[in-house]
Amino acid sequence: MSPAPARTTDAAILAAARDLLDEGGPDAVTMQAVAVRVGVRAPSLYKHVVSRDALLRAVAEDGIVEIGAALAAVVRGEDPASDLRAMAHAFRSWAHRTPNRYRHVFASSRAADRPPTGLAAAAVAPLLESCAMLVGPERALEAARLLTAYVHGFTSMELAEGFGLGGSVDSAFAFGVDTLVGALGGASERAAGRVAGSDPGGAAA
Amino acid sequence: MSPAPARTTDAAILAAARDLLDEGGPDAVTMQAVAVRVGVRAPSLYKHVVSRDALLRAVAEDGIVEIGAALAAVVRGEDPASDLRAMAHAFRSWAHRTPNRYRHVFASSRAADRPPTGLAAAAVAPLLESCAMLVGPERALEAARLLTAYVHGFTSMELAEGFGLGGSVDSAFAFGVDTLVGALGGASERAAGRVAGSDPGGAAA
DNA sequence: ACCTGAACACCGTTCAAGT
DNA sequence: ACCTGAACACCGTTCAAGT
Repeated sequence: MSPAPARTTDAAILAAARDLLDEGGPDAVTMQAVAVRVGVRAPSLYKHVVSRDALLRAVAEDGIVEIGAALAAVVRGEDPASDLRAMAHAFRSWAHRTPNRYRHVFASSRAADRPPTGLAAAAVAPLLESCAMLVGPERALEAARLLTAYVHGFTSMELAEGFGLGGSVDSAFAFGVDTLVGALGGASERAAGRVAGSDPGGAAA
Repeated sequence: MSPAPARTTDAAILAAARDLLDEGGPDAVTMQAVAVRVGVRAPSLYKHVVSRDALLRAVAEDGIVEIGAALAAVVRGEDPASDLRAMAHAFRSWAHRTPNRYRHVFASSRAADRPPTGLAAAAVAPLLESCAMLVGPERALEAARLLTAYVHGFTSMELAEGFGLGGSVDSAFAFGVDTLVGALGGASERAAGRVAGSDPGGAAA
């Protein structure tokens, strides 16, 4: 009945590709290398994966989910401003832990069949929620976009050593996050007469 | 005396690689394709270029210089705030014109022998100058870093269709730029008691 | 001094054949 | 139903040989 039982798994193949990417960048994730890791010959992978590109796309989508989990893990739900700061630092910390995968996640999405944007939307859900609490639901989107653009841009240039300016990078990042979150909260309070946050407890780190 | 005159040029090879990258992305710039464009066989390229990686690196460095020129071209030197806004839009416009090269420029700089950071420093020189005029020389660096991070982050996510949120993208970008430039200028005036800009002429677009 | 054909190692992928 | 060896097309790169 089962002439040739499966000697590997879709999940094992995905994990092998993910690890190879983390360790050596995109060039290191060859079908041969993946096959060796899961204990199989390269052609057998095509029973589990349609192509190398599709495999790399799956790794990228998995990375998006991981980032979303990392963001959701640090929200405390007390003060939106401190939650936003925490998410910004969690995001950058994830990128520092797995720089190759971070680059890959944001470099993907070629023109050819786009990755489901639903995943990305789910990943930024906690961010949007905190932004809604800070600036109100009608301005949540632009606030999230401003913060995400800054955090990703800073991290991306940091990993690329781009525009290699001197100075302390950690404090520069924190300065930018504090400035943006403060500007968003302050502008919102001024514009809409709202007071951000309900619990005045000292959750601000 | 000249048994085999050069049938191509370093510059022609660089231009061919640049055009192929613009048209079809990194995968399209094969040594074979470059050779066809310059009218030569693939092995001959190695008399002009040490490797495909080196050629792609040269394309990236050339792109950095191009971006720097695009930034420098829009400064008018009257109002630093409006110059910064103009540079932000010029940067994004360059990315829209050549998205493949933009991605490549910011994706390069692998761990292996880094590109000369001097090029990047020269490219952002006009930005730093306007920032110095706006917030003072001692805060110019962090202001430039904040703006660059936002502009690059926004553009990068836009090209990747990352976190595909709805809404008008053009006005969202302009809103972010105006907010940041305004916050930097305002904060500077408040903190240091300075008045930004010397000519109050209406150069603000 | 540069160009060329032939060759090498490596890659992604296909496929008929095994079990 | 999955795995395998062999094969194909393609890639970057090397090199002896041409002129």
